[in-house]
Amino acid sequence: MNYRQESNNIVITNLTHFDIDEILDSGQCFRYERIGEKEYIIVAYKKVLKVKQENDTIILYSTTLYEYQSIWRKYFSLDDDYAKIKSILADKDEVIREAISYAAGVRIIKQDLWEMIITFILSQNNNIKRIQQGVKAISEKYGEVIGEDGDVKYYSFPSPKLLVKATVEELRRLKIGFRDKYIVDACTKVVSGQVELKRLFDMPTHEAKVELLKIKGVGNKVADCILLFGMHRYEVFPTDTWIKKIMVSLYIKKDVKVDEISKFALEYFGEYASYAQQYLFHYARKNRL
DNA sequence: AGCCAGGCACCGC
DNA sequence: GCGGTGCATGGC
Repeated sequence: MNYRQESNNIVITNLTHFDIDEILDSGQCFRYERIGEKEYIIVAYKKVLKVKQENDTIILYSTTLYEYQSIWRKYFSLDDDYAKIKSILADKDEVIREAISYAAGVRIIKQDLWEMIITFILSQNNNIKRIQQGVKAISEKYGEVIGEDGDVKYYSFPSPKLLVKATVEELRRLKIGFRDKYIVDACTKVVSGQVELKRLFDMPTHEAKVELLKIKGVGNKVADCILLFGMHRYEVFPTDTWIKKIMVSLYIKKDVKVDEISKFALEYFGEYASYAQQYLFHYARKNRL
């Protein structure tokens, strides 16, 4: 992998194990819009990024080296050794080999912790389309304008300070359903300091999880997603309905509880469990297992 | 049309 | 500690 600046753009070349379609459509990112062939607008970290992939070249438009280094490099997990990760996982068995080859360009991207907390609260008992709509509605009502393109405005995801102004009644009008009260609880606990986001990064994963579980609407699975997508704690294995289906049918071969599935997967896949989870999730969802 | 969605809190035992 | 249930809303 190499990168260089070309006028206002950053051009990344020789990037392997990267497919922008698969990355964005893998159920971890909800703020993007397809504008062309392998071409997207992504909103993250108060930035609006146009990105385009041409084979093993990625172009990040209208950005700077500083932004690349401070945001996008981490966001797209460009320092992770996917060749190594895949090779270790592929040695395990035929199932995971199949899942990896099915979506070889999937990556676990690094997004904003606070945004992941709210996003994955929204995700419970919901579908991906409606999660996207919910995040968009919240951003447009409580976020700030961070870019304009003609008459289209782009909004940042609201900080805790901005979102804490929301009431249950207001949120209910955004059609996010029963999750409205959980969002209010998350805002209250974060703004009051009952849950200190900055401290989470210094904590061991299990301690950070205990903190996250203080928030109503954050259970075992949502906490795992937050730890993974917002903090890159790879030693988790979020077990949702899709993962449960694929693990029960292809690995465990009997109906067991989700806790047991996570435990099995963490032992079996070891330190790369979460990467395995991401490949398996994508595979299960696309094949409607 | 009706089942279900990247689950969770809350309730009885 | 466990298992059962209701939940807002709309995608499919």
